[in-house]
Amino acid sequence: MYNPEAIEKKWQKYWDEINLFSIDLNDNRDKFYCLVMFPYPSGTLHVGHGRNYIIGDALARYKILDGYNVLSPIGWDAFGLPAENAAIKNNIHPKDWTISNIRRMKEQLIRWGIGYDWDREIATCHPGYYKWTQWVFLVLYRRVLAYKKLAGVNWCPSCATTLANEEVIGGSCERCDTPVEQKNQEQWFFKITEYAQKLLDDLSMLTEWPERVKVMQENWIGRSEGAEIDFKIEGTQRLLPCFTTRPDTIYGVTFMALAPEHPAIEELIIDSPNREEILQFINEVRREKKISREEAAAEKKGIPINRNVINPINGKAVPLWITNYALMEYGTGAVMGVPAHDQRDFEFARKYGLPVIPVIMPEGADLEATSMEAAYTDDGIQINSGHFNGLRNREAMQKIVGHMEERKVGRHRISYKIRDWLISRQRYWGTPIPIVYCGKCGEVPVPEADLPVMLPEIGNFRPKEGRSPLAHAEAFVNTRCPGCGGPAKRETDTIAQWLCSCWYFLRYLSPRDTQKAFDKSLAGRWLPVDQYIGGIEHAVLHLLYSRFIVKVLYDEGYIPFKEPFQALFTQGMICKTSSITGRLEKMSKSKGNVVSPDELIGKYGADTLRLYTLFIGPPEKDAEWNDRAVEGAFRFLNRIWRKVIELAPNLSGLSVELTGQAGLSKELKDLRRKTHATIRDVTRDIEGGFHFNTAISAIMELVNSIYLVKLDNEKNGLAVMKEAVEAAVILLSPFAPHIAEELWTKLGHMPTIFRAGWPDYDPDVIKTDEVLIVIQINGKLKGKIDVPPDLKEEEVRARVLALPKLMEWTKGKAIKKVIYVQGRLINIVAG
RNA sequence: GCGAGAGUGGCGGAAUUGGCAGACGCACUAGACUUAGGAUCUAGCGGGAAACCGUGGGGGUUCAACUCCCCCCUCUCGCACCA
Repeated sequence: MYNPEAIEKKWQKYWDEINLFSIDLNDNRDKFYCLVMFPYPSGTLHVGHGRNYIIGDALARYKILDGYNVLSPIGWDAFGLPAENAAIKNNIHPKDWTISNIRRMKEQLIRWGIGYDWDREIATCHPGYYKWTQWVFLVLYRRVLAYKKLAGVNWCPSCATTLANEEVIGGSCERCDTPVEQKNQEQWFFKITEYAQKLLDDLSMLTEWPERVKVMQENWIGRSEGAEIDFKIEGTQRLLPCFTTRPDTIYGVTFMALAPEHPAIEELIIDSPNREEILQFINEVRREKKISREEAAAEKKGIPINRNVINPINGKAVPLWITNYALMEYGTGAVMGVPAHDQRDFEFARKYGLPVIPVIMPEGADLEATSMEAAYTDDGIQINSGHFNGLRNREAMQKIVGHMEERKVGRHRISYKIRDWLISRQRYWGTPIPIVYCGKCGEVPVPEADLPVMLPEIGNFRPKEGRSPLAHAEAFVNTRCPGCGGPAKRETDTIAQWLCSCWYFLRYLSPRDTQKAFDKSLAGRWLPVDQYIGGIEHAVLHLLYSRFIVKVLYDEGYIPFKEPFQALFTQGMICKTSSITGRLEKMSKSKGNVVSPDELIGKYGADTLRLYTLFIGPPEKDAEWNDRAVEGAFRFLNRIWRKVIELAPNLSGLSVELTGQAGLSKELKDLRRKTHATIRDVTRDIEGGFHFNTAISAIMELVNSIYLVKLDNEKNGLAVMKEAVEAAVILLSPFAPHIAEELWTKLGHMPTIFRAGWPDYDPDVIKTDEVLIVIQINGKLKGKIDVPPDLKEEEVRARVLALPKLMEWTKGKAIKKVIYVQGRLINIVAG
């Protein structure tokens, strides 16, 4: 009787005792760094979370079996808001909340049979860890990649903190979905923009990353190439630079559009007769933007401000407008309006009766300004463009920019959408920013020797008036200047938790090192991570930030690699119909659709949970949890259990060498063939893209085949059976390790199965002595025959054409053509 | 609008990349074993009486198309007035 509860505890304890996952980094076998995104200790894990760890564990165990020295570490992304919010709500310390969650979740992981090197466990909220997060901050500070500035920033009123642009999803807070407000505040930034081009270029190194993650990062970086062109405000010396990707259309400029937030506006309208009207328009646009970005985007609106700008290429004056579609966040906040060749400008110009001047003609067609119904945005030949007329626009583009560069009125420019990364948070539960402010020395970094700047114990975690709770901790705030020794005040904001996870994969290599953040030579040997596994939700956030920090560390000479993660796998979400929304939703407490792993394990065991999670579907795709199908996984484990227990007395201790297929009955040959083909298929499925679902179905097929063989006690039969059963058990072991380990010992082996080696298959055994040839008439399946695999084409043709049924199939039609595909199929074309 | 991915039985999903569509599992049906079956084993299970028809729809290439090409529809995700 298969009793998972009894065996699972036993083997978990055993693996721990033999240090199956505790490794020596200096072992000279091939290394494999298998990393799952470490969890935020939010309470308990549900089966949806489990997918990540189960995939990672299956892979780690497979690699261990295959002889690699596998590093599979785990830790806790333990700083962050939920702890603090829970602390405020329940009146406990965020640290206590976090630690008790870690304890619970660790128990869960162990109960699932997930193997980690627990000696390397880290928690980012531990001073021994965040000391080095502060060190990373100081590395950036030293390179002037960390700086403080007053800026308009995203503010989440519910989280009571500022957010990075990457944390704002569709205008709302990534964490709590509250609409984000704009606020002017002094904040710390990391100059990720300085690495925009490198981050973009090196995406091409990431050949083992999902395309969509790379595309998302590419979009986010948002590079566009063009020119910055200086328009002069008529009657002044003041320049109004604008960015365009289409300098070839500069002769078609008929107006200039300014973002309502453009800093030049105030001065420009100071003595404007319709100043009030303009201010009203600006306020209106701002209000609309606040309500809904999309709605604000629906209709183009603008107001002229009775000023002109001079087009530097031809000296022509065009009117200046404030519009709702020019964005301050992109380019320079000023847009040259070319209605003939930009659809937005076109709509705007038609609405307000502004002129349309075509300057690029499609080849073999004609553009008529008055009759155009849409902008022409494709390539063509320059017209109305002074001495650039007649050139292809792509060529003219280069020449026009060159011409402007010579005359210093414009220049080639690359614009990026990505902004600098706002990293300061006005909350308590995070890494203190290691900076002090001195009346004499100004902003001073805390010297490395003085790290860590300890997060103080405080009584009240509630943030007040947009300031960190640390601002009220006098003993923390008041300090001495590391420079002059005079009185100074500490920075009271903390660092966004994202920074903690930007370098944790380095820390696993030397987690208790008190001298340095990480060991350069170990990092050089063990990184990049061979396989990183995690959720798609980190496509831009964690994965972009980590790439950035690694590049900085590389440039500083701390590490010899430019990219942290060689291969990335993003697993799909596990969903279930929510009783609250009535729809299929990602499992979450708030949707009331979580399945508790503890209950399931109590009923079926961890192996069933693991097997089902891997069998549920292609791991990169979302999947719907199905309680019924879980029983199927349990049934299968029972099935293999019963068969092995039944056979074990006859198989254990048996030693018969099988060489080739000679002397075996057809039934036994078939089973041997199946055994070896299954080894091949399972190996291929794991290696070739984590197809655990098909790997498991292949094992199920093998077990089905085992069931069909009727065994007498003939030696060969036992030997073939032993080979089949042992293969099934080993192949199953990465997925359902406890039952596999137990059955392995029942088959007379010493534990552990994970040192038994991944089986090889013999291609000769897989070869069949008969191949099935499909017979088609005009491409339609009509029949099948078995032939020897090496039978010559003419002979196969002859046999097929001699079939009595052929007449019936062809219905007396003449045979025009016969196509033979070696060992597969014969198609007779008749008509 | 741009980009990425997807659409196959009642359901989840397979198909070595152009060569038997529906592996494996769930659900369902029948038989066996049983005092019993919601356990287990065995078998069946796309539609159709059959010829045949069937992989979102329509064209095409090919001896042969889930797979390749063109057009269209639907869904998911990401970006989006990005100048």
